[in-house]
Amino acid sequence: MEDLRRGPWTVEEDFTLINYIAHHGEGRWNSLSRCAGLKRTGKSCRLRWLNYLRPDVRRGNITLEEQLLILELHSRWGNRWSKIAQHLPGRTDNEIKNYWRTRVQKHAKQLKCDVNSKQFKDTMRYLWMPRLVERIQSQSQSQATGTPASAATTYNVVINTHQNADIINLDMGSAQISSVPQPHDVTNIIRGGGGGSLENSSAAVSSDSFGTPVSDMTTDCYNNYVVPLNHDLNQDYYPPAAAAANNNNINYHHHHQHLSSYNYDDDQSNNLTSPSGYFNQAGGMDFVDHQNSQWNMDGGDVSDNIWNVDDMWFLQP
DNA sequence: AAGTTATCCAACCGCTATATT
DNA sequence: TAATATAGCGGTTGGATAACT
Repeated sequence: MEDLRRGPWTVEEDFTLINYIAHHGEGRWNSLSRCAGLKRTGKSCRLRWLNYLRPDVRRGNITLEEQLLILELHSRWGNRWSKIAQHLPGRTDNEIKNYWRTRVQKHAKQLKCDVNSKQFKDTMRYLWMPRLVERIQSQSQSQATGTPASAATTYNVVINTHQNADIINLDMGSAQISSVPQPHDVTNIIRGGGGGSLENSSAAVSSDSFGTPVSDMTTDCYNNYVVPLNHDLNQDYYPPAAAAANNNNINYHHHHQHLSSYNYDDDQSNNLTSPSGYFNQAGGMDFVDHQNSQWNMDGGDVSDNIWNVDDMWFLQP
Protein backbone atom coordinates (compact mmCIF):
# COMPACT_ATOMS: atom_id res chain seq x y z
CA MET A 1 0.00 0.00 0.00
CA GLU A 2 2.77 2.36 0.82
CA ASP A 3 4.69 2.06 -2.38
CA LEU A 4 3.89 5.53 -3.56
CA ARG A 5 4.16 6.32 -7.20
CA ARG A 6 6.16 9.29 -8.35
CA GLY A 7 6.97 10.95 -11.62
CA PRO A 8 4.72 11.63 -14.55
CA TRP A 9 1.08 10.80 -14.24
CA THR A 10 -0.41 8.13 -16.39
CA VAL A 11 -3.62 8.45 -18.33
CA GLU A 12 -5.27 6.05 -15.95
CA GLU A 13 -4.24 8.02 -12.92
CA ASP A 14 -5.54 11.20 -14.46
CA PHE A 15 -8.81 9.55 -15.17
CA THR A 16 -9.07 8.22 -11.66
CA LEU A 17 -8.35 11.60 -10.16
CA ILE A 18 -10.73 13.47 -12.41
CA ASN A 19 -13.44 10.96 -11.90
CA TYR A 20 -13.07 11.02 -8.17
CA ILE A 21 -13.12 14.79 -7.99
CA ALA A 22 -16.11 14.95 -10.28
CA HIS A 23 -18.03 12.86 -7.80
CA HIS A 24 -16.62 13.95 -4.51
CA GLY A 25 -15.07 17.33 -5.02
CA GLU A 26 -11.57 18.40 -4.26
CA GLY A 27 -9.75 19.01 -1.03
CA ARG A 28 -8.39 16.80 1.73
CA TRP A 29 -5.91 15.53 -0.72
CA ASN A 30 -4.33 12.79 1.33
CA SER A 31 -7.57 11.06 2.03
CA LEU A 32 -8.75 11.82 -1.47
CA SER A 33 -5.76 10.03 -2.85
CA ARG A 34 -6.35 7.07 -0.57
CA CYS A 35 -10.06 6.85 -1.26
CA ALA A 36 -9.57 7.19 -4.98
CA GLY A 37 -7.11 4.35 -4.89
CA LEU A 38 -4.25 6.43 -6.16
CA LYS A 39 -0.80 5.52 -5.02
CA ARG A 40 0.19 9.13 -4.85
CA THR A 41 0.75 11.61 -2.11
CA GLY A 42 -2.05 14.05 -1.56
CA LYS A 43 0.34 16.74 -2.50
CA SER A 44 0.99 15.18 -5.85
CA CYS A 45 -2.74 14.84 -6.50
CA ARG A 46 -3.37 18.42 -5.60
CA LEU A 47 -0.62 19.63 -7.86
CA ARG A 48 -1.75 17.51 -10.74
CA TRP A 49 -5.27 18.75 -10.42
CA LEU A 50 -4.49 22.40 -9.97
CA ASN A 51 -1.80 22.69 -12.59
CA TYR A 52 -3.09 20.41 -15.23
CA LEU A 53 -6.41 18.71 -14.88
CA ARG A 54 -8.83 21.23 -13.53
CA PRO A 55 -11.23 22.43 -16.18
CA ASP A 56 -10.41 26.09 -16.19
CA VAL A 57 -6.68 25.85 -16.45
CA ARG A 58 -5.18 27.51 -19.48
CA ARG A 59 -1.94 26.19 -20.82
CA GLY A 60 0.40 27.01 -23.61
CA ASN A 61 0.64 30.12 -25.72
CA ILE A 62 1.22 32.97 -23.39
CA THR A 63 -0.22 35.96 -25.16
CA LEU A 64 1.45 39.30 -25.59
CA GLU A 65 -0.92 40.79 -23.09
CA GLU A 66 -0.09 38.12 -20.62
CA GLN A 67 3.60 38.60 -21.22
CA LEU A 68 3.25 42.28 -20.56
CA LEU A 69 1.28 41.63 -17.46
CA ILE A 70 3.83 39.17 -16.18
CA LEU A 71 6.67 41.58 -16.75
CA GLU A 72 4.78 44.36 -15.11
CA LEU A 73 3.65 42.41 -12.11
CA HIS A 74 7.00 40.79 -11.64
CA SER A 75 8.62 44.18 -11.62
CA ARG A 76 6.37 45.06 -8.77
CA TRP A 77 6.21 41.89 -6.79
CA GLY A 78 9.22 39.86 -7.73
CA ASN A 79 8.92 36.11 -7.60
CA ARG A 80 5.48 36.12 -6.08
CA TRP A 81 4.28 33.66 -8.63
CA SER A 82 0.99 32.80 -7.17
CA LYS A 83 0.14 36.42 -6.61
CA ILE A 84 1.01 37.15 -10.20
CA ALA A 85 -0.97 34.16 -11.36
CA GLN A 86 -4.04 35.48 -9.64
CA HIS A 87 -4.07 38.23 -12.20
CA LEU A 88 -3.78 35.95 -15.18
CA PRO A 89 -6.98 33.99 -15.16
CA GLY A 90 -6.48 30.32 -15.79
CA ARG A 91 -2.73 30.49 -15.56
CA THR A 92 -0.95 28.68 -12.82
CA ASP A 93 1.89 29.96 -10.75
CA ASN A 94 3.94 27.11 -12.06
CA GLU A 95 3.44 28.10 -15.64
CA ILE A 96 4.29 31.70 -15.00
CA LYS A 97 7.34 30.68 -13.08
CA ASN A 98 8.40 28.46 -15.92
CA TYR A 99 7.79 31.24 -18.39
CA TRP A 100 9.94 33.56 -16.38
CA ARG A 101 12.74 31.12 -16.00
CA THR A 102 12.81 29.87 -19.53
CA ARG A 103 12.14 33.12 -21.35
CA VAL A 104 13.14 36.01 -19.23
CA GLN A 105 16.02 34.62 -17.30
CA LYS A 106 17.37 33.09 -20.43
CA HIS A 107 17.71 36.48 -21.99
CA ALA A 108 19.28 37.95 -18.92
CA LYS A 109 21.77 35.19 -19.13
CA GLN A 110 22.46 35.88 -22.76
CA LEU A 111 23.05 39.48 -21.88
CA LYS A 112 25.32 38.38 -19.13
CA CYS A 113 23.49 40.38 -16.58
CA ASP A 114 21.59 39.48 -13.51
CA VAL A 115 17.81 39.42 -13.77
CA ASN A 116 17.72 41.44 -10.61
CA SER A 117 20.12 44.06 -11.82
CA LYS A 118 18.95 47.56 -12.49
CA GLN A 119 20.31 47.25 -15.97
CA PHE A 120 18.09 44.34 -16.79
CA LYS A 121 15.07 45.82 -15.11
CA ASP A 122 15.55 49.00 -17.06
CA THR A 123 15.71 47.05 -20.26
CA MET A 124 12.47 45.36 -19.47
CA ARG A 125 10.82 48.54 -18.44
CA TYR A 126 11.94 50.92 -21.07
CA LEU A 127 12.46 48.66 -23.97
CA TRP A 128 10.73 45.37 -23.88
CA MET A 129 7.54 46.41 -22.25
CA PRO A 130 7.01 49.37 -24.57
CA ARG A 131 7.81 47.06 -27.41
CA LEU A 132 5.17 44.66 -26.26
CA VAL A 133 2.73 47.50 -26.12
CA GLU A 134 3.64 48.43 -29.65
CA ARG A 135 3.07 44.93 -30.81
CA ILE A 136 -0.22 44.71 -29.04
CA GLN A 137 -1.24 47.92 -30.68
CA SER A 138 -0.15 46.82 -34.09
CA GLN A 139 -2.15 43.67 -33.66
CA SER A 140 -5.04 45.79 -32.73
CA GLN A 141 -4.60 47.89 -35.82
CA SER A 142 -4.34 44.96 -38.13
CA GLN A 143 -7.54 43.75 -36.66
CA ALA A 144 -9.12 47.10 -37.19
CA THR A 145 -8.18 47.02 -40.85
CA GLY A 146 -10.25 44.00 -41.34
CA THR A 147 -7.86 41.17 -41.06
CA PRO A 148 -10.07 38.25 -40.26
CA ALA A 149 -9.58 36.63 -36.95
CA SER A 150 -9.31 32.95 -36.64
CA ALA A 151 -9.22 30.95 -33.50
CA ALA A 152 -8.90 34.27 -31.88
CA THR A 153 -8.87 35.57 -28.45
CA THR A 154 -10.36 38.95 -28.10
CA TYR A 155 -8.94 41.33 -25.64
CA ASN A 156 -9.64 44.89 -25.10
CA VAL A 157 -6.90 47.37 -25.18
CA VAL A 158 -7.83 50.67 -23.78
CA ILE A 159 -5.43 53.43 -24.30
CA ASN A 160 -6.26 56.30 -22.10
CA THR A 161 -4.74 59.64 -22.19
CA HIS A 162 -4.89 61.00 -18.75
CA GLN A 163 -3.82 64.41 -17.80
CA ASN A 164 -0.49 63.30 -16.61
CA ALA A 165 0.41 60.29 -18.56
CA ASP A 166 -0.67 57.79 -21.09
CA ILE A 167 -2.21 54.90 -19.37
CA ILE A 168 -2.77 51.68 -21.09
CA ASN A 169 -5.29 49.29 -19.78
CA LEU A 170 -4.95 45.80 -20.86
CA ASP A 171 -8.27 44.39 -20.11
CA MET A 172 -8.21 40.68 -20.23
CA GLY A 173 -11.80 40.49 -19.40
CA SER A 174 -11.25 40.76 -15.77
CA ALA A 175 -7.56 41.13 -15.46
CA GLN A 176 -6.53 44.57 -16.29
CA ILE A 177 -3.44 46.55 -16.16
CA SER A 178 -3.40 50.25 -16.10
CA SER A 179 0.13 50.94 -16.56
CA VAL A 180 3.15 51.04 -18.64
CA PRO A 181 5.79 53.61 -18.78
CA GLN A 182 4.68 56.59 -20.74
CA PRO A 183 5.29 54.86 -23.94
CA HIS A 184 6.27 57.37 -26.51
CA ASP A 185 8.26 59.41 -24.07
CA VAL A 186 10.16 56.44 -23.01
CA THR A 187 10.70 55.32 -26.51
CA ASN A 188 11.93 58.71 -27.46
CA ILE A 189 14.26 58.88 -24.58
CA ILE A 190 15.70 55.53 -25.30
CA ARG A 191 16.03 56.16 -28.96
CA GLY A 192 17.34 59.62 -28.55
CA GLY A 193 14.08 61.27 -29.37
CA GLY A 194 13.75 59.59 -32.67
CA GLY A 195 10.66 57.81 -33.69
CA GLY A 196 8.73 56.31 -30.95
CA SER A 197 6.02 54.53 -32.73
CA LEU A 198 3.41 55.08 -30.13
CA GLU A 199 2.59 58.61 -31.01
CA ASN A 200 -0.73 57.46 -32.18
CA SER A 201 -1.69 56.40 -28.76
CA SER A 202 -4.09 59.20 -28.37
CA ALA A 203 -5.81 58.28 -31.55
CA ALA A 204 -7.41 55.52 -29.65
CA VAL A 205 -8.40 57.46 -26.67
CA SER A 206 -11.23 56.32 -24.60
CA SER A 207 -12.38 57.06 -21.21
CA ASP A 208 -11.39 54.80 -18.48
CA SER A 209 -14.09 52.30 -18.92
CA PHE A 210 -13.30 50.64 -15.68
CA GLY A 211 -14.02 53.70 -13.70
CA THR A 212 -10.83 52.88 -11.99
CA PRO A 213 -8.89 55.91 -11.13
CA VAL A 214 -5.20 55.72 -11.34
CA SER A 215 -4.16 54.50 -7.99
CA ASP A 216 -1.62 56.17 -5.89
CA MET A 217 0.49 53.14 -5.78
CA THR A 218 3.94 53.97 -6.78
CA THR A 219 6.76 51.76 -7.56
CA ASP A 220 10.37 52.49 -7.25
CA CYS A 221 12.27 55.45 -8.47
CA TYR A 222 10.95 55.17 -11.99
CA ASN A 223 7.58 56.15 -10.86
CA ASN A 224 6.00 55.17 -14.08
CA TYR A 225 3.70 52.35 -13.30
CA VAL A 226 0.33 52.64 -11.86
CA VAL A 227 -1.45 49.39 -11.73
CA PRO A 228 -4.68 49.16 -9.88
CA LEU A 229 -5.52 45.53 -9.58
CA ASN A 230 -8.60 45.53 -7.53
CA HIS A 231 -10.75 43.86 -10.08
CA ASP A 232 -12.72 40.76 -9.60
CA LEU A 233 -10.63 38.00 -10.94
CA ASN A 234 -13.37 35.51 -10.86
CA GLN A 235 -15.31 37.13 -13.54
CA ASP A 236 -15.55 35.54 -16.85
CA TYR A 237 -12.40 36.49 -18.61
CA TYR A 238 -13.39 35.29 -21.97
CA PRO A 239 -13.25 37.82 -24.66
CA PRO A 240 -16.77 38.35 -25.91
CA ALA A 241 -18.11 39.28 -22.55
CA ALA A 242 -15.18 41.52 -21.99
CA ALA A 243 -15.65 43.17 -25.31
CA ALA A 244 -19.29 43.77 -24.71
CA ALA A 245 -18.59 45.28 -21.37
CA ASN A 246 -16.21 47.83 -22.72
CA ASN A 247 -17.71 49.20 -25.81
CA ASN A 248 -15.45 52.18 -26.02
CA ASN A 249 -12.42 50.12 -26.29
CA ILE A 250 -10.42 48.98 -29.15
CA ASN A 251 -11.53 45.50 -29.57
CA TYR A 252 -9.21 43.28 -31.36
CA HIS A 253 -8.51 39.75 -32.18
CA HIS A 254 -5.12 38.43 -32.56
CA HIS A 255 -4.11 35.55 -34.58
CA HIS A 256 -2.36 32.50 -33.73
CA GLN A 257 1.02 32.42 -35.26
CA HIS A 258 3.77 29.95 -35.03
CA LEU A 259 6.62 32.24 -34.40
CA SER A 260 8.20 30.37 -31.63
CA SER A 261 9.58 27.00 -30.99
CA TYR A 262 6.44 25.90 -29.32
CA ASN A 263 4.77 23.06 -30.98
CA TYR A 264 1.28 23.38 -29.75
CA ASP A 265 -0.87 21.67 -32.20
CA ASP A 266 -3.03 23.90 -34.28
CA ASP A 267 -5.19 21.02 -35.10
CA GLN A 268 -6.40 20.94 -31.58
CA SER A 269 -8.69 23.69 -32.59
CA ASN A 270 -11.70 22.45 -30.81
CA ASN A 271 -13.08 24.56 -28.08
CA LEU A 272 -11.61 22.77 -25.19
CA THR A 273 -10.35 25.31 -22.82
CA SER A 274 -8.20 23.01 -20.85
CA PRO A 275 -7.00 19.49 -20.76
CA SER A 276 -10.12 18.79 -18.85
CA GLY A 277 -12.31 20.33 -21.42
CA TYR A 278 -14.03 17.06 -21.84
CA PHE A 279 -15.79 17.84 -18.64
CA ASN A 280 -18.05 19.82 -20.83
CA GLN A 281 -18.70 17.10 -23.24
CA ALA A 282 -21.61 14.80 -23.24
CA GLY A 283 -21.42 12.54 -20.30
CA GLY A 284 -18.72 14.65 -18.84
CA MET A 285 -16.23 11.92 -18.66
CA ASP A 286 -14.99 11.22 -22.10
CA PHE A 287 -11.40 10.56 -21.85
CA VAL A 288 -8.51 11.93 -23.73
CA ASP A 289 -4.85 11.44 -23.32
CA HIS A 290 -3.70 14.51 -21.53
CA GLN A 291 -0.25 13.30 -21.03
CA ASN A 292 0.34 13.46 -24.70
CA SER A 293 -1.99 16.14 -25.77
CA GLN A 294 -0.90 19.61 -26.50
CA TRP A 295 -3.21 22.49 -26.58
CA ASN A 296 -3.51 25.62 -28.45
CA MET A 297 -5.62 27.41 -26.03
CA ASP A 298 -6.50 30.67 -27.53
CA GLY A 299 -4.58 31.54 -30.57
CA GLY A 300 -2.18 33.60 -28.58
CA ASP A 301 1.18 34.52 -29.79
CA VAL A 302 4.04 33.19 -27.84
CA SER A 303 6.67 34.51 -30.06
CA ASP A 304 9.86 35.41 -28.46
CA ASN A 305 10.64 38.30 -30.63
CA ILE A 306 10.09 40.90 -28.04
CA TRP A 307 13.53 39.75 -27.17
CA ASN A 308 14.90 41.06 -30.34
CA VAL A 309 18.63 40.98 -30.50
CA ASP A 310 18.47 44.35 -32.17
CA ASP A 311 17.38 45.72 -28.89
CA MET A 312 20.39 44.65 -27.06
CA TRP A 313 22.33 47.72 -27.94
CA PHE A 314 20.65 49.19 -24.97
CA LEU A 315 22.72 47.05 -22.75
CA GLN A 316 25.96 47.44 -24.49
CA PRO A 317 28.56 49.23 -22.47
C1' DA B 1 22.52 9.15 -39.17
C1' DA B 2 24.31 9.35 -34.73
C1' DG B 3 25.78 11.66 -30.93
C1' DT B 4 25.68 15.77 -28.11
C1' DT B 5 23.81 19.85 -26.14
C1' DA B 6 20.09 22.95 -25.04
C1' DT B 7 15.47 23.81 -23.87
C1' DC B 8 11.07 23.15 -21.87
C1' DC B 9 8.01 22.14 -18.33
C1' DA B 10 5.71 18.69 -15.18
C1' DA B 11 6.54 17.24 -10.91
C1' DC B 12 9.23 17.11 -7.05
C1' DC B 13 11.12 19.08 -2.52
C1' DG B 14 11.39 21.70 1.69
C1' DC B 15 9.36 24.99 4.07
C1' DT B 16 5.72 28.08 6.17
C1' DA B 17 1.00 29.35 7.19
C1' DT B 18 -3.42 28.05 8.37
C1' DA B 19 -7.00 24.85 9.79
C1' DT B 20 -8.59 21.03 12.35
C1' DT B 21 -8.66 17.76 16.08
C1' DT C 1 -3.23 24.78 23.96
C1' DA C 2 -0.56 21.49 21.58
C1' DA C 3 -0.30 18.30 18.07
C1' DT C 4 -1.38 17.03 13.67
C1' DA C 5 -3.15 17.63 9.08
C1' DT C 6 -3.76 20.28 5.12
C1' DA C 7 -2.95 23.96 1.84
C1' DG C 8 0.00 26.75 -0.46
C1' DC C 9 4.38 28.81 -1.95
C1' DG C 10 8.78 29.24 -4.35
C1' DG C 11 12.98 26.84 -5.75
C1' DT C 12 14.80 23.02 -8.13
C1' DT C 13 15.25 18.79 -10.83
C1' DG C 14 15.19 15.45 -14.40
C1' DG C 15 12.95 13.28 -18.42
C1' DA C 16 11.46 14.19 -23.00
C1' DT C 17 12.46 16.24 -27.03
C1' DA C 18 14.12 19.79 -30.09
C1' DA C 19 18.18 21.80 -32.01
C1' DC C 20 22.67 21.52 -33.22
C1' DT C 21 27.21 19.40 -34.68
